[in-house]
Amino acid sequence: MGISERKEREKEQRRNDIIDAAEIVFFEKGLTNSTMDEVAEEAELSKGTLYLYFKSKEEIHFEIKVRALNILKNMFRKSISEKKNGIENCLEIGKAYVDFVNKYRNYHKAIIYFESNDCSICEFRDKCEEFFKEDNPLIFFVQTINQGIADGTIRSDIPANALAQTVWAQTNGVLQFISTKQIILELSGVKAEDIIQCQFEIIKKGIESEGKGAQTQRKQKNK
Amino acid sequence: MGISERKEREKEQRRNDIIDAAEIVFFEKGLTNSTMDEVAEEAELSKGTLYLYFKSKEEIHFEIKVRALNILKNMFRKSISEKKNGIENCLEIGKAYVDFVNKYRNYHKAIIYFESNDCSICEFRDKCEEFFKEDNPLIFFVQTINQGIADGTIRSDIPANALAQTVWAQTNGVLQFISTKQIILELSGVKAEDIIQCQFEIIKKGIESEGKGAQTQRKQKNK
DNA sequence: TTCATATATTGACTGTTAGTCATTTTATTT
DNA sequence: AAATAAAATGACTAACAGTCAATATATGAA
Repeated sequence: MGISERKEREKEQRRNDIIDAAEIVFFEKGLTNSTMDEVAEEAELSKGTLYLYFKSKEEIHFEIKVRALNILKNMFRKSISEKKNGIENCLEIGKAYVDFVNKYRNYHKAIIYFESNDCSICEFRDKCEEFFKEDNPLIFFVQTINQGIADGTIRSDIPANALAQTVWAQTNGVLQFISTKQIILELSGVKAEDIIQCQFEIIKKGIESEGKGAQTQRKQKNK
Repeated sequence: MGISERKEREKEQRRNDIIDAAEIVFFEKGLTNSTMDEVAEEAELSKGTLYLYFKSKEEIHFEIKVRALNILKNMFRKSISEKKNGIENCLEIGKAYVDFVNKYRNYHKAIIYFESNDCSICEFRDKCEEFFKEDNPLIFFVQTINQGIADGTIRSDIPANALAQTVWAQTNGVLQFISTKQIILELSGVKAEDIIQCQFEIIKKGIESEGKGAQTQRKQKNK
């Protein structure tokens, strides 16, 4: 009884082929300027067939966003080291995000799109919810921040979840800014690297435990 | 020769009336689900007339985004006090942004849209550039951070422009997150206020001058 | 192999909507 | 009152997302 399984595989394959084709088209011309006919042609299928695998243009684009988030997630996973402490690992994730943006400009754009869309009212609310429940890039911030709270390198007065979400949101904001507001950088003569450097400085100072650097002094003061 | 001036005023008025109408329609149904016919009807004009005042649907939406940014800018201006020092004023701006989000949900959505769009390749690149040159919300971060660097409350090792842009971008990211990712907050049991609180904590620690709090101790250590 | 059934694919067609432009209406000037 | 200029109209077009009856291909039974 291998036939139905083979068919299942083939269907999955076709789905991926369509997403591949859509990536080529969307990344080339942008979502709005791309037509389903173009995607169909790139996929060497008829338009009707696309709609057997996806219920809308938006759904195809959604799947591209999922791909992007998964790639980012895997880069986060790889950037964490057993040998490093919590805050170091947390900052490594940040660096991994920067690498991601440099390596996958188009996927980053997809993530920007995703992050600026309201999941509560989006067409794929359920898929979003599932994604947030099982695994998404955020969990690595939670994980490393928990590590840092445990090993004393990250402040313990803020719950890990809140801290992780804030850092994640800030990082998204900064990378979105660099990516979409180059004009401001040019006009003010600021380099993208300066912003990234500054971002790390702020996060580091912002999340490190009080002990770090001024620990002994602080203890004396608090007496 | 008051006629041509009056006509000019009337034209400007009409333009604003159209934006007013578009706000009602777009805020009600969202940009994509709104049609120009609906905007025309709300404005009590024909569709053709809309195109005498705006060259596209996107241009009308762009003007709504400009309105949103101007409102935010004015709230920033009002939130700054002569009596406060640099870092206090900078944090006040942050609070003003939170107030803005609570007061003008729809305008905030417009800003999210604006911030996630690449200005370099957008239809209104020139208008964007002009806006960034003359006045936009960012300048108040620059201003208060400069104040803070001067009065010693904000770290001086990072240029004001870079610091301002980073803080602005982070703040955008956090407020965007709260607005579009309520699902994550719900799933993790984190309150929006917690994130905002956390954001302020991080920024404060991240931008305050070394001297703050641990000044005397630091001096001893550095010997 | 041959026919029947199920599954997958097609592309012409439809409905919607952004944007246009020849025509009409309104305001201004002579 | 006529001539001219400016503003507004709405029927029209082109583009495109999404549909569905017709067609093609694959599977299973006899």
